[in-house]
Parts: sequence; structure tokens; C-alpha cells
Amino acid sequence: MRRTIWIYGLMLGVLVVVFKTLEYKWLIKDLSWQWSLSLVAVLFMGLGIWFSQHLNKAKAPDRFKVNQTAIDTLGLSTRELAVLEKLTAGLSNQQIADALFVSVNTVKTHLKNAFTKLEVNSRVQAINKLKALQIVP
Amino acid sequence: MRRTIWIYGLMLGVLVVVFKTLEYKWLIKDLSWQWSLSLVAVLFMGLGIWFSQHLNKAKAPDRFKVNQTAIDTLGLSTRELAVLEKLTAGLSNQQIADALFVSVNTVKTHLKNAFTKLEVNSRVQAINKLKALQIVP
DNA sequence: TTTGTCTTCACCCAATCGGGTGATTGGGGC
DNA sequence: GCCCCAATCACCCGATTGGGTGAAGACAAA
Repeated sequence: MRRTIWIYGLMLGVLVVVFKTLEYKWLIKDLSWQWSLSLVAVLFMGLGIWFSQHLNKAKAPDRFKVNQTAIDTLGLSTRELAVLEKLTAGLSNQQIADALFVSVNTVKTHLKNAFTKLEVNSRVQAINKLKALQIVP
Repeated sequence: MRRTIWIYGLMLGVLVVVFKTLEYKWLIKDLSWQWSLSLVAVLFMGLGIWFSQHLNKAKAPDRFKVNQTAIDTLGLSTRELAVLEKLTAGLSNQQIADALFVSVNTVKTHLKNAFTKLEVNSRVQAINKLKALQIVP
């Protein structure tokens, strides 16, 4: 939002410069009134499109925002989240254990507790719920 | 793309009308040169932003389009796809069997073949690959 | 200090899953 | 007619998973 304000401010500044330039007809002394006007119109329409695209692109690559509220209400711990993240990547319990430098039993415990908190009873259901709750991308 | 062309054509039409209006100063006879120019600039920048947003919104509702090409190159059959779809929903083999009115063994066979074609060896990996290939949402 | 939570690990057991082999049926194409 | 392939099902086996119980250390809060 602050970004938008800055951009509009900048646009107004540019506007002033262009007007001053046109006012004294430094560059366009040979151009007629209509032509200079259309130039300005096209220029600013282009700028509008460009800025809009830019703003959109800035927020469009729908970068994932973790839903911390959901994590808190579910009561998922740090370690449980780490295990779930690996789970989402398609790793087996043994692979998760290797990745996190813990025993398979530990991974199983974390997953058991996480499943209980998520109210699911399979890995795929867990993943679907995590995605639905915006806890993982 | 054709849509864009239409819009730009329309914009040019509006441009002409505005210029004619300004040329004869029907509405702005009391306005100074700078003010009318800034009016045009702001107006067209706004139009540019508006059109850009509009175009973006038109294509943004990223509704899912099945990647039939990927399905064909992988050689996934109709039944395999049906099973994979249920799999994605988080169903167990038995639940898939009940949903599709076939035996669990059949489901297992389809899944086995599908896994081979997808070059994966677990349900979660299969889901990840299917999503990456845009075969399921 | 006691309590509670998080993290770690172990053992057990039933259910499920992944993977292999083999067989039958029906439809389409040669 | 013959062949191929999708679809269906069966059986087997080892690996994995889901779920239960228990316990120990660490650490923060009461």
C-alpha cells in the first residue's frame, strides 16, 4: 500500500516535469497542439499500463505466506512442522529421519502427534489439509 | 491477443474524440493549457491502469486446465487416471476400490502401473508429479 | 520445586502399501 | 481368425505406515 502511494507520488512528479517542458515548448515547438496532447495521452496511458503490470507482477507470483494462525490453533510444534514439510516433499519416514538427523521412531512419533492434531490418518490427507490451511505451499 | 487489439483500437477512438473536444474547447474553455493537459494525462493513465487490471483479471482466475499432452506421453489409461484422482483426494486403496466399484487388487494393479509410468514409488511422490505435470489440480 | 511441554527414542502390532507374477475377459485393429 | 491391450482379479511377500504405550532429558513457567 505504501508502495502504491510512492508510485503515485512519483507519477505526479513526472507529470509536473512534463508539463513544464511542454509549457516552454522546448522539444515540441514544431508540433501542433493536437499532436503534443496525443503524445502526452499515449505516454501516460502506457505508463499506467506499465505500472499496473508492474504492481501486478510484484504481487502476482503468488508467493506463499505461511498461515501462522492455523499452526497456532492446531498447536503444531516446530519439529512436527519440519517433519510435515519433508513428508510433503514425498520422503518416507526413513528418509525424513536421515534428513533431520533423528531416529525413525522419532519421526513416527512426530507424525503420529501431527496426524492427531490435524485430525487425519494418512499422509495424503495430511498434505491436503496442510495445503488447505496454507501451512505448506 | 485479438482482445488486446480491440482494446487498443477502442483507446485510439476515445483519444480522437477527446482531442476533437479539446480542440474546440467545448467543455474546458475556462481551463488553462496546463490544466487541460494534466487532465488528459491523468485520465489516460487511469485508463491504462484500468485496462491493464481488466486484462489481468480476465486471465488471472487460473482455472485448471488438464495437460492432456503429459497424459498421452506418459501413456496413462482412463482407469489409471481415475484411480490417481481418488488417490489425490487422500483415499486408501480400499476406499478407491469402493468408490470405483472394483476390487482392491484391481486398484493396486492400476496404481502399480501408474507408478511405473510416473516413475515414482509412493503415493505422495505420485501426487507431486501429477501436480507438477498439471494432470491434477 | 513442581508442572507442563517439547523432543527424543524404543517396542509392539495390525493394517496398508509397493512390487512381482500370472490369469481371464472383452473390444478394436490387422 | 488372430493379435494386442485395457481392465479386471488373485496370490504372495517384504517394506512401510498408522497407532498405542512408555520413558527419559531439557527447558520454561508457575
